[in-house]
Amino acid sequence: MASDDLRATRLEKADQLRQQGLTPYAYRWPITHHAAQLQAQYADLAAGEEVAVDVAVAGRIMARRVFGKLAFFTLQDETGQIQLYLDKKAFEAEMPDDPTAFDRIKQLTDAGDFLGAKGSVKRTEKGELSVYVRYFEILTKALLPLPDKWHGLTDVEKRYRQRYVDLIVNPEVRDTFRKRALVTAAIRRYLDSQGFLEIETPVLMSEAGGADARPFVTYHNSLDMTLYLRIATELHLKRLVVGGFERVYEMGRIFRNEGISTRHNPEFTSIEMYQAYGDYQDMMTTVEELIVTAAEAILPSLKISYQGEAIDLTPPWRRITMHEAVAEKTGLAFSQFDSLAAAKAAATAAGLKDIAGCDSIGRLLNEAFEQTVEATLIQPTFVIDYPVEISPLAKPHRSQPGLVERFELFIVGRETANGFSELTDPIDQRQRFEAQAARKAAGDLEAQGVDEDFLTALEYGLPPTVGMGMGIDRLIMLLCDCASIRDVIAFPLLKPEVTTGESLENL
RNA sequence: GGGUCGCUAGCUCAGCGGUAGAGCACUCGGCUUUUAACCGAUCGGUCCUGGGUUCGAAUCCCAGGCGACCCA
Repeated sequence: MASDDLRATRLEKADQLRQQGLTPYAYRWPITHHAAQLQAQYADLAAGEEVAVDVAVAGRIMARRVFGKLAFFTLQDETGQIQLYLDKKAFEAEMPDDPTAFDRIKQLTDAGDFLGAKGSVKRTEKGELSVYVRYFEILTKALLPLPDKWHGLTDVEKRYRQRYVDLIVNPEVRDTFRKRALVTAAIRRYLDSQGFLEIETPVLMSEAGGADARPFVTYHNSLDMTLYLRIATELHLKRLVVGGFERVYEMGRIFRNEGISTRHNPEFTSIEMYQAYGDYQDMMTTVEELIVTAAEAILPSLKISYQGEAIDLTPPWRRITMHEAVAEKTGLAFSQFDSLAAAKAAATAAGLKDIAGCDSIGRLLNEAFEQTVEATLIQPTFVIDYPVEISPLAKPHRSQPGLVERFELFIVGRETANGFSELTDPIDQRQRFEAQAARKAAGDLEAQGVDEDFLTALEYGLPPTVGMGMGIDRLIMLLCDCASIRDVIAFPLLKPEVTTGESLENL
């Protein structure tokens, strides 16, 4: 039967309800119990036993097993499922002024409808805990059918495009988003307990900054100006530290105009945090505590599995300098090179590819790191002390010329967090901005211009500060063992699917 | 950006050059202990789109759309 016919049948049923003086779209149905509560409370009830209590439940009908004068419905609410035991004789006794009650629930309900039911609790002779229904109301008539009750919805594209259907029929999807909420709540609780204040900063900016990324461009009509969606929260949060807030953070949406993959969605959630009077060594410890707190919110152990790989999140985590890590894999001691040409020759001899574009030893070191080390860092590892060329906002290393006090955390070969002792010297910061601006002028679409107001803020004085940023979506992927970022984003970005002429007219 | 795979009924899938199929769902009939309920009978199609080859295309070819995965 075509979907229009299925829909027409259900519209007809809704009309029949109206003809009986009932609404197919009810207003309220107070419940006394959720499914999981009943399952827990009556876990020990023996088969065939009934408890003379009055309970009220509500949920979506997921399955109907209808006999002549008896029916079993599977009702699903947010917590789980409970069976409804529907007995014609019970309705005749309990709803005597409504003689069509049993016929109504048998004839006019479908899988997908929302139903409210009241009755006692009974475990059937076959052992299924049930609500023995004495009264019910159809709360919302669904017009579209649910996917196959056995196979469910497996088409990946449909699951993303119609996440509401995915959520109805795939419990593990509901579970992922429940866990995501638990993790973000635990992170906020932890930071709040450490004296951090969450302050929201602008999404719309006249100049994007704080990261290397292409921004989205938008437009303000009455101001007649181009605006950019933020690519980081960094520069505003540091302004707040200038203003006197010693510990601030923001967990929020960031927008980067880049490709889409299993690890990239154009809008994603980041957390950035800044702590005055601390340095990057302090922050690494905080990151360990933060991620352990997040993991403990949803997992029984810090020994976890990601896509079949065993990961141990028990701190402390290994800390290794970028120079050491690269030397370990390539045998190259980058600090020994006194010219870029010599470094490139050695790198090529060591088998590195596509290094022609590297215009400094620091960038070459980073390239060597990405090619040889990054993917091998499976267990949590802090890589520290980065080249200044790729770290325009980080403070120079207190003892290593050419390096900055920066760390990146890698887990399963992926960058998970990035932090550094913040650059607080406004003159140095201006020079680094100008170097970035020169790259932008030369055509680097990911480079950003000079943020004059941020420099002014620095001239008023930023105390010694450490900052850290982390991608929340990727953290959830790790903790929930999800292979794709789309599995942890409720409504991932997809291209519109409609292409036929008729449908385009309706857009 | 490149490669591989996929798109057929509401859902899950088969069919791979000769009249478009199955299971579930839906509709009708039967049924008071089912849980993928069962038994019987119906109903249901832009085979992603557009070209091409062919007597004949869901099937072969070309182009495009959307998606998945891998690589950069």
